[in-house]
Amino acid sequence: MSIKKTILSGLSDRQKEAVTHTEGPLLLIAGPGSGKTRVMAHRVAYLVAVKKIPTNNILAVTFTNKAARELKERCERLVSYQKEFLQVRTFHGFCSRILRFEGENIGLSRDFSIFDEDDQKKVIKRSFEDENIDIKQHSPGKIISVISKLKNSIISPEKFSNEVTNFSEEIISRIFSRYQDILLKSNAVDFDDLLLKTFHIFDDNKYILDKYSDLYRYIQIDEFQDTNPLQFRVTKLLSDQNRNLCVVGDPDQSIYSWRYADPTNLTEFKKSFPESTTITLDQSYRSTQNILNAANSLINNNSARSDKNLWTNNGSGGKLILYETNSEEDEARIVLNEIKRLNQSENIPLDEIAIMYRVNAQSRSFEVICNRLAIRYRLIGGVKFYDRQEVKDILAYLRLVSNKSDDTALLRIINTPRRGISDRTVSEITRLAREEGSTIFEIISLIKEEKIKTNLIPRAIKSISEFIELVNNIFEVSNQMDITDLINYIIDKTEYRSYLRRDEEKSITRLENINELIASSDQYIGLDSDVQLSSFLENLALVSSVDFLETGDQIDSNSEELTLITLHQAKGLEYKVVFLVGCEDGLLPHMMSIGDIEALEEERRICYVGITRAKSHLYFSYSTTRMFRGSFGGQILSRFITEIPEHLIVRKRNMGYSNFHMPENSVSYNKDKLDLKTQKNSRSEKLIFLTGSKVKHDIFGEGIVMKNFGEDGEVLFSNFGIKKLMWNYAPIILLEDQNEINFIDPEIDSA
DNA sequence: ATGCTGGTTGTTTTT
DNA sequence: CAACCAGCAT
Repeated sequence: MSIKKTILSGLSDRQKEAVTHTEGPLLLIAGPGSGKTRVMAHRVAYLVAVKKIPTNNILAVTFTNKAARELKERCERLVSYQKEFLQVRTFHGFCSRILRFEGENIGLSRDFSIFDEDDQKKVIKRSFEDENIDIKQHSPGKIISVISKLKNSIISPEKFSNEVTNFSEEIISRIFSRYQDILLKSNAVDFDDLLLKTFHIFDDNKYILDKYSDLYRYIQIDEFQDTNPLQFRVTKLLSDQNRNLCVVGDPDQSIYSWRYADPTNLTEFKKSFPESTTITLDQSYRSTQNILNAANSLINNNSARSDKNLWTNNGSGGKLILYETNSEEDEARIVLNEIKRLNQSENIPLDEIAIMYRVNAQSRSFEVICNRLAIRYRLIGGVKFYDRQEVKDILAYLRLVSNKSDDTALLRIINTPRRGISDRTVSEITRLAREEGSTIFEIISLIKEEKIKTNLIPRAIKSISEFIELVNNIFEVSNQMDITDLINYIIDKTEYRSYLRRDEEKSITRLENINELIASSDQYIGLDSDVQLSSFLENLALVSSVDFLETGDQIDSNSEELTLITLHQAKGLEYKVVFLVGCEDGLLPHMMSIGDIEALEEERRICYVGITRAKSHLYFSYSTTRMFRGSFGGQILSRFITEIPEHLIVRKRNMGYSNFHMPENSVSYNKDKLDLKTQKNSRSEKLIFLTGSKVKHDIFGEGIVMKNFGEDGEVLFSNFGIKKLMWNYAPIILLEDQNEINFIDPEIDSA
């Protein structure tokens, strides 16, 4: 009895109801900040401690790895025994596991590779070559998207080829078949296959389905509004017997329709489980009432919503602030100056502040100004860690060692680092593999042993033979080494580091990335040696950029940092202060969706997600001009902001840093813009300091920039007088941009 | 075999 | 404006 009390203490009546409803299907509609994760964790604890359900009979599925980790941690805090058997996984992670165990039923061996989008594109390109179709007419990305849609609708290549109605579909059909053939030969799956093949295994093998539905007697699915039809069908199969399925979601936060997520799954759920109970959580424990009012009135513009109005006991809070600026850089300056103020004057730690935007490309201007103002930040997403060349190269070696059929991995590294294997040689080998219907690895082995006739020159044969010996050698030692040693071994054997050093500019970052990869493999050393490699690879394939950055942070620092993040990735997170930037028609809502009512409503939900991330301070900003496809365009305030009641927002208009200073300071202004361009490529930041800026010199201390000649200039220091400094070489940082922003209060402006 | 250059291309969100 | 690629020069 006391255990029960402990688990239920501190929960609202509604929350208690959700936690204790364990038998039979439950639909939990949970608004932002309504304590959803808490309820889910307590529900699991309730199942274990009160209902005495063994932990291994419980399966909790989330959308992201981060959510999975969070939920698992919270459950583990509440559950006292056998917590290691709790299954908390992402959909993809769960399916991958099923396939490792049961994949042999469908011709998939345990060591299958998981292909990411990059790999997929290469396979698509190869498919076009195999089919002798000119790829120039088609974009691989589009084809992948179509194939993905087909897979999510459970349409096989064979079925699709029978339904073809026009020439373009005919081509897609042929490519689809080839693509799937190559994957099968490579003993590989793509992300959709993880779900699709799991579905087929359950659907076709009653005894396997029985085994797992008997095991997972209690199933809990998070972010249900983001599941696609395929995921729902897997879920239905698994819980059809026991019907102890709890799905948690919020239709207003459905933002993944482009990945074929289907929010009508929520209503489908009611149809499939007519005996289900629905509980709605709409009390927010996160945001102020002003923020919730803004969110409510925005989302009310969407059609066909069930009425759900967020409310809170947190009090109304301050008003929301809208910054109107004249350029992208001004926007970044103003936002970051305010962040600096919040941090220094109001003592708000940087890690409680986030800048959120619609598209990744928007992060650039903020990064540049962050560097200039010496604000530490972490960029979530963007160029993903595991997407970097050097990381992918090393992973390709590991993949090939783990799965010799992985042609895509092989082709990536056959001549990386350079070992004298030409493109011509590679295409000859690929051609042979296609003709013989075997893998490239097999073909090269045959060539080496002179068991197959080729028109390759002896030198080429020698090169590829050495390559095969290298791979075989790595393979042999792989069983006797920890994963970390194995990676080091590969790097040594291939002389990968000296290969990187040839590009002086980029080598430092790249070597760092390699070291980080090695460091990240460390946590697998405890595992059995035969699963170290495969679980390392699997986790890397299924882990998102968000997750990776997090683990990376734990290793190297605990210093606080500002977060830069897309609105999509921000779902599920919360910050004390949120800056929703780029609130412009064409950006939010995105151009692609204007004119399409359904797409527009999804954009509105994206905006809604952003707003509801904020606990106490919410800022919007937009710029009246923005660089787009190489030319400047005029922008207008996002229609979504005008849907928020005016009395909730304080507008602050910036008179324009750029316009003010261009005439008297045009040199530095232009230099400044140049800076913005070069920033991205080189790690060494070129600093140009504008006159009037406050700077800090390692030796001379604080000073004010008096003159700026571009490359160099003069700075006045209180104790050392005027000094001439080269901006690129002097040990200085910018304390305060000279741009002391000129705001005009709306009242004064109109007066 | 490798590296450079100039022309062409596409542009949202990601497990 | 970028990233990418094909074709050319080394």
